[in-house]
Amino acid sequence: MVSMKDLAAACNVSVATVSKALNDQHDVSAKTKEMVRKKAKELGYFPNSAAKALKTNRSHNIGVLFVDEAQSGLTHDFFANVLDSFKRTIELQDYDLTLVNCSKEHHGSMTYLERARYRGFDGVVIACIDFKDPEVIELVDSNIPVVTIDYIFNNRIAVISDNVKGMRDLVTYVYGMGHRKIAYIHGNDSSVTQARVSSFYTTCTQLGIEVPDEYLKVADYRNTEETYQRTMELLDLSDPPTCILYPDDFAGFGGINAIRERGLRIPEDISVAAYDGIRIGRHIEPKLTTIRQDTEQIGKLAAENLIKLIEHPRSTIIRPIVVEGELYEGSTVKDINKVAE
Amino acid sequence: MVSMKDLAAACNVSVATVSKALNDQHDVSAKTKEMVRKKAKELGYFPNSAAKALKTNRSHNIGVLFVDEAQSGLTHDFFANVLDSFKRTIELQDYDLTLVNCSKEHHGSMTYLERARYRGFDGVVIACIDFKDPEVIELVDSNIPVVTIDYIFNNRIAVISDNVKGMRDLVTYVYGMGHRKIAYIHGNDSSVTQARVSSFYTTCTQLGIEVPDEYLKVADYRNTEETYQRTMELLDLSDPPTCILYPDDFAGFGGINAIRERGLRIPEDISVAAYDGIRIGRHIEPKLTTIRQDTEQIGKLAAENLIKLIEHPRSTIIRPIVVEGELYEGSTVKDINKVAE
DNA sequence: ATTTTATTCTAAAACGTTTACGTATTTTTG
DNA sequence: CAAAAATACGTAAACGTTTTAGAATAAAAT
Repeated sequence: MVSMKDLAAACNVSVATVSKALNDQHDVSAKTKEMVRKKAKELGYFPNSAAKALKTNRSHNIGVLFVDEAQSGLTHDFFANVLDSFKRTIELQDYDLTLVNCSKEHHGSMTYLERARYRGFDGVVIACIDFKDPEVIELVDSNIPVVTIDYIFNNRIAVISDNVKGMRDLVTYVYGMGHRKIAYIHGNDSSVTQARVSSFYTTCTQLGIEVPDEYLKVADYRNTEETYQRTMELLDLSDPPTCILYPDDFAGFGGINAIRERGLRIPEDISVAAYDGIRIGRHIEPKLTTIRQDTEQIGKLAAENLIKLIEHPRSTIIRPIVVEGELYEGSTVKDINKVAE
Repeated sequence: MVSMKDLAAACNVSVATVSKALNDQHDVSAKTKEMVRKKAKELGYFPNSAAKALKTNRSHNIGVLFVDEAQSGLTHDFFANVLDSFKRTIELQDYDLTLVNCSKEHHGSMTYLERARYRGFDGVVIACIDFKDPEVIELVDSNIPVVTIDYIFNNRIAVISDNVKGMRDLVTYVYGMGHRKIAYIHGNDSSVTQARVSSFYTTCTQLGIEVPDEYLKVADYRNTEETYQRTMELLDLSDPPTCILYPDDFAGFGGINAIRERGLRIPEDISVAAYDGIRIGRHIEPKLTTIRQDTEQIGKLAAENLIKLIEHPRSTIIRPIVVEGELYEGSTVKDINKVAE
């Protein structure tokens, strides 16, 4: 590996001059800069990020913290899409992305914060994780720039999907299609779930719909078996709903299976809708009615704000950034206005 | 940040002794080691990976190179699963994972090799990429430890899915179900496609099936529109197939849509099968018959072999490692033996 | 001609580690 | 008990950068 020292020797200048030439500092002549750069190319010089990081305390490396309850990790569709967008955005500014080692199984494992410090991340993005975890709190309360996805800490920038509006839009849409008996199988407790459930109730109330307790059920996110069971329970009610909302698209398919197993058709006999807008949902029949979360935008805004926070900490406003989702109509909600009651 | 210097001062020993104590070297007494470690905990000391990397030329950081033709990036199901397994495996050995910046859009972008050197990756795993790309070749021909996924370079360890056996199993299964008119919409040219297509032909020949040219079609991987079109073409044939194989599960759904749009039932009227075994395929109806690739094993073996290559370069055998897939029967291939011909 | 100012460069320290080598002390050995 | 060997620690250089402070030269101002 050719270092600045080699380069300096080849150019007959000092190492300092080489450094300044490559970093385009003002106190080195244009002529010298040109010469150093040419020689650098010639010798195949490339900087050493470790040395640079050591000296400057800036790694140009961003950490991603992601642990899923279901351990689905990178295969979590929502997260994968957000992360992909995040990555593309930071790469434009020459940052790299390192996945924070989350293993607690090996000897000498560190906390998230320790690991972030160890690696010298300039910033960390936290997503889809148990935000009550003491280690996460420790990281959030540290002085490392952090943005969180879909969870708000009052001292940190958060990029969150507008679950309140999303759920309102969804319920309003379903209502507009004539449904009055709407059940909601929601995910297990989390801030996202809370926002959606509360918005569900509020919207129903505003629309004058009464929601019997037995229409509210819980199922883990992305768990088709549970939604299958809960759906069966809903169908067994003496007064079953005409439309069922699911925690997410993936889990929704569990419900669809249950419904079909009962010999019911979607949407003719019963309507369903979900949340997320995963890609495959638009490619299989029936096309699932859902709220498509704008993962592209979420990732992009998270990236842009994290970088702003890193590079201009003082002028960056700490606040939640809300990204709206969009209703994807699909074909799983029937318009029952057209039918005589 | 508390450094070794601080720690040394607090312990009344030299920095060297601290370093050696923490690294469990032999030439420091048990008593001192104990004392240094205790003090380290007390002061909240943690090492600095940049300094360590600079000195030792080992970063304990592994790079992932992944560029998809379709730019699906991290959302590519097969890759996401492999990577997730890979990550879990290397984390057990205290490595971190950095996604190689693939952007070519910003100023001063480096080649993959340059970036790998810049970051000091101990090794790189390459997957799902255009392996003809000169930059990839440059990296593969470098002295950085590399393992490739699903592509064989003769100077590198490769972990590949057994596409030959997979396709043979699939065709044999379909044949066993009585099918003789089997069409194959295969992916666009790549070593994976080549292996599958050639295995498809070989198996058919061995089974005594003739495959008319019009039964072979091309569609991009994961492209439902294309498979939709190709499927329509197959259905329009004067002598249409009784079973259609698809490039991958995702693309398979495009075919399913086409078939259903024609008012045909799966598998009663026509059978379909695909390749990959993505998770959702087991959760939606009809359950797609497919070859489930063992992404868990592929990721794990790639990780284990890369680490072996990094840590014991001499004793590591450079060869392709083949991971077998497994037939997932699903319910999209009808047994037409039971029906009178 | 002298001082001031601007320009371009260099020397050297520093970042936080590791490690080869040296030295002092203790233990073993014949 | 002297010499050799083993043990435990310290010194200092090195890794590849950046950066501060200052030196040398040239240009401008007096």
